[in-house]
Amino acid sequence: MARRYDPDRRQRIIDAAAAVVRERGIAGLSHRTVAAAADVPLGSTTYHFATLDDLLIAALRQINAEWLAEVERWAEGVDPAAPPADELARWLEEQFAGDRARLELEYELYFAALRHEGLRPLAAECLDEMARMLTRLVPDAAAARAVVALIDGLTLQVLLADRPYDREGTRAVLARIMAADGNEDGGDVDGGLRVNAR
Amino acid sequence: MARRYDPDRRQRIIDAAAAVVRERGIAGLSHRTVAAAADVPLGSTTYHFATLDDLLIAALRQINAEWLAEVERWAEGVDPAAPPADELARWLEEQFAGDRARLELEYELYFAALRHEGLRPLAAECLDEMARMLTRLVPDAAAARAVVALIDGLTLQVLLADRPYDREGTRAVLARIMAADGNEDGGDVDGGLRVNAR
Amino acid sequence: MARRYDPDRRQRIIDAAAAVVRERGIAGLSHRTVAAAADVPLGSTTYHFATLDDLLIAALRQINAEWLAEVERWAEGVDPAAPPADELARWLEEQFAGDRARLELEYELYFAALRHEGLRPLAAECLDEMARMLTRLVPDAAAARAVVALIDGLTLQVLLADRPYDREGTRAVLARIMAADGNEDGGDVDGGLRVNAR
Amino acid sequence: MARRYDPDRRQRIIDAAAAVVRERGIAGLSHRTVAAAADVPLGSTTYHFATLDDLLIAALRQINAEWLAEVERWAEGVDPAAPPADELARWLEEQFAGDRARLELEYELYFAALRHEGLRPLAAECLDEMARMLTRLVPDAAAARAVVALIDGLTLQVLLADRPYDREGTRAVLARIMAADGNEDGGDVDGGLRVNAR
DNA sequence: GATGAATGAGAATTCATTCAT
DNA sequence: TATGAATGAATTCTCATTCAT
Repeated sequence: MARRYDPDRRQRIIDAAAAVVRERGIAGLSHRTVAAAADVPLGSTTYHFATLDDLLIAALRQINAEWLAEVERWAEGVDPAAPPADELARWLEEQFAGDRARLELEYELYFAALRHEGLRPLAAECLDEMARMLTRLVPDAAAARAVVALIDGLTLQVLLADRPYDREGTRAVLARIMAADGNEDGGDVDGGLRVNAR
Repeated sequence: MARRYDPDRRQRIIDAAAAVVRERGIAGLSHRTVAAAADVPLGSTTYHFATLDDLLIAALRQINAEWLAEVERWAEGVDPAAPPADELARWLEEQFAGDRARLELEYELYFAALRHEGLRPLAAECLDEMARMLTRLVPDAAAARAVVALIDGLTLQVLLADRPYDREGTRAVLARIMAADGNEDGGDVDGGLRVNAR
Repeated sequence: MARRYDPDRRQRIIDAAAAVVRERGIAGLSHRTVAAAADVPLGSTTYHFATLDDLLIAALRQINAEWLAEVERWAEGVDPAAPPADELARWLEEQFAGDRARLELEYELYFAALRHEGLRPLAAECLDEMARMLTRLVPDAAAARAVVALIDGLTLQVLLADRPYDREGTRAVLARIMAADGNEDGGDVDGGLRVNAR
Repeated sequence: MARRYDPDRRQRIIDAAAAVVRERGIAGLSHRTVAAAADVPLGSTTYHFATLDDLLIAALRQINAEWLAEVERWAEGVDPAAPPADELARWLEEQFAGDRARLELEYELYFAALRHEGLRPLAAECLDEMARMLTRLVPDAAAARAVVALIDGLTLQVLLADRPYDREGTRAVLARIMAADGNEDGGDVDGGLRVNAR
């Protein structure tokens, strides 16, 4: 290897690691795979990242940032006058129609964070950011978190159960959740919910 | 060791595998760890399960069945007259107050299924079963799936973000979702809920 | 490698490990060096010995046993009528004139045991055995241990300081130590020591 | 880091190396550990010490000097009128009751010197110095060397065999050894000691 | 049928040293 | 001169799987 001087090598390694995770999942990340993907000697990866965890965190941080930036771009482009439930339901449809790998990636972070304390802050930050972005569209923070939860849960179902996405149904549920009065029975006193609520 | 005649060895191996997954996660599963946990020679695990994947699937199937049975026990014990949102919110509180490892386990299955095609049916079955059980409490299948989604998403948030569980908020959102009259703003009195709630 | 069936492979690995330690010292022991010396695949060494420590202990145990057997042969051949100090001093001379590597080996065990708890029992056993064997020649166990200590200390000096062995001086000191009456000034009250003691 | 002008950096590195050896043994010494302990960039350690061996020797030299200085302080403080065997036996007791790590350190030098030619002079010097210091207390150089040997051997036994230190027994043996009249059975009053002792 | 042994690939790290800046 | 980066060899250990018995 005649490549002795190489600034941004660190970044190149991160990029390679992100690519590996994207293609083979977190489980596919190893010093070897990253070194190969970055076209860098094995020792170089351990030089820049003392442990594989450090590298994993760096890679996921980058993946996450990209994802969040994209969500933000979308959220900012939403017409404030349009019914947010419609917008969200349509956006989800696009997501599900798109690259499955992209979605998998996001959830891999969540699940990895379950067993891996070091990733917890990253996952938490991601969840919080999602909720923050959604506050433009929903009445309050609590609703935003609920919407995030619903989205995450629905995504799981789509990814795992190969069930087709039901845009209209999703829209309806979202609309309920986002109903702004903080009164779960939707604002006026009706009998239907009273039954439920008793 | 000298245990040559040993029916149920296969089952013992599965039990041991489930125990290993419970304690160390899916990543901790290997022929060696299982053999040690089952107090069985190494070759025995490969004899009864041609590949490690077979063993993993068997173990997860068992873990899953136990989990679903428990959920079912709970669902059947719910007072049909009580507001289902209250019941669900309280049940979730118990789950979150209990053993974190138990919950992690469930989500580990989802995680694995993301990248591991062979586990997909198991995960799908689990999600479907959850929805099926909830249909006792909610107006229709769509609402049940939405509730499952919300639960899964909330669980992720609790597990990952160390945020305390908000029972009242959750109850409110659940109540909204379950007000499944097809009118998302819940504004009129309809019979959909009444049926369920009776 | 077409050598699938190979009984005594375990023993061959131990032999190879002992040879490696003999030639390159404990620090030279690695899975690789042993595998090469035993002409065995790398994985084979880790199969038979879960950790390198296990292998090291097995090798040292063997080396030790050989050494102790040799000492025992000598001890049993000593003329009981001859002055033991003479015999010991002569034996030491032979040792020092012989293979330096052989002696180094013995002391490497001692020193390795200093930092390595797992080797402690082996080293202790070796010291104890030496003392036990010498009890044929010395008045009591305490004297035997003192003789062992003296021998060990002298050996260090010979090995480390390249100082020639002084057989007559050693004989004299040994004779003193072995003087049997348990009275350190040799039995009668004399002025010699008193002078010293001033 | 920003410490560009830094005289005594060399010495700081030595100090750090000595500290590393003290805490983790010779095997724990590496450029990295030293650099970290000295809070100095990695390259700095290789700049000041061409090879790791150079650094090791410097560290051991320092450790040794400290140890010998301490022994000397003790030796000079010994009451010349008191029986030297008593003093020595008591001093040993203090050593053994004290910090085990301190003793281990000293023997680690011996260990390393066995296989490492470059350390031989250091170890030899240490042994010689010990003997020299003891000549204040014992009749002659030969006796001093014998006492050093006995001490070293006993120390090994205490460190390795976890056997409690027997002060009285040790005192007795020391007294015998120091009764250096050349008459090994010490049985008659002769002038040998008187000469020495004057 | 059952199992201890075998094996080769791969895992994460650590490291002494060299070198471009 | 000083140093951060680079590197390739070596470290221990784990493992899924195969196979001879």
